Amino acid sequence: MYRIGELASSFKVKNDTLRFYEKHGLLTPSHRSESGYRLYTEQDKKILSFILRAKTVGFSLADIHELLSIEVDKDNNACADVKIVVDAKLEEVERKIAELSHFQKSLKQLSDACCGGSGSAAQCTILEALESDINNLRPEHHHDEQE
Amino acid sequence: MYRIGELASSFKVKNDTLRFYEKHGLLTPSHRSESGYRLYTEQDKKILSFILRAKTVGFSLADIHELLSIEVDKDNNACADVKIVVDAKLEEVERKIAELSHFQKSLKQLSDACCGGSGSAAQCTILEALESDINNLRPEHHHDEQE
DNA sequence: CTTGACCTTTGACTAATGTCTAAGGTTTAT
DNA sequence: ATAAACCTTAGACATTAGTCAAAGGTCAAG
Repeated sequence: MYRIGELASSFKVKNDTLRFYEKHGLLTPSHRSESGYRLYTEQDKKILSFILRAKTVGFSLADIHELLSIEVDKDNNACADVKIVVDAKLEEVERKIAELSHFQKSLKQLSDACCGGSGSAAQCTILEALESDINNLRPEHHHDEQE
Repeated sequence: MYRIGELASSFKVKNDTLRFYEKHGLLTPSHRSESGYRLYTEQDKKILSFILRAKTVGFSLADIHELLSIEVDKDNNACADVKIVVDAKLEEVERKIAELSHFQKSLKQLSDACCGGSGSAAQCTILEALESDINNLRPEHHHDEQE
């Protein structure tokens, strides 16, 4: 079991952040010592890891709470509701992946054009790099026009 | 050219948000009318699109500002600095993609286990699904039971 | 020319996500 | 058995990213 300071420092967050997550129902330590100290288990540690990882890819604490609340139970009649939530999150994740793949491509182009790279540096900003494959990747966008 | 309200409503953001981005150096309209109205070009529209997309994948406005400031110029002696920034962002993007791919796999498992899927629902929460990935990297069972 | 929908600015307000302070109790090492 | 380093709570403060309100200017339609 970990005390708050141990868990916090091992993830480079503040003790206060863990108390904050607890207050908001995201991570409640599984135990308390006799004197009231929070005691976190390995499972609690995994939950914290999940929270922090989900945050880095743009999920809010509310989103994360929802993700953590998912419990699949095939015999439960709320199952269809769960599937709706799961599938919605799955779609969101897939949209994010597509977005990031696009950024990745553009950043690679820029990186390759840097410092005497063979690239023409015709795309010298991320916007131009993004645009250079916008027509392949994002058919939703159409032509430029001026008013 | 678009006035603020046109651009804002076409991206479902508030006029105030555009003024906020301007104040923070993210998106300055290319023109002003004689009477002082902001006038946005197609290029400005692309910048806004970029800002909003980058936000959904977890970049802060400060990150986005940095991304927008990247300008590759092979003849410029600041080029190495640019490459450092670009490569750092590229790594960040790749970490995010890896994170999301992991989530995606887990959510798929949960979705498949839902509502009479053949899956054992042994992984009934996202945490368990995430963990099962660590041991068992084979996400292949198809569902065929009655619904 | 007036009306209403738009725009301007400045500055105050809000929500989400922490972070810090104060006043005190606990644990561990010397 | 006392200091150092932990922990507790409640509540104030900070930062990020907007959002709203007030007081007024602009523009197209009737």
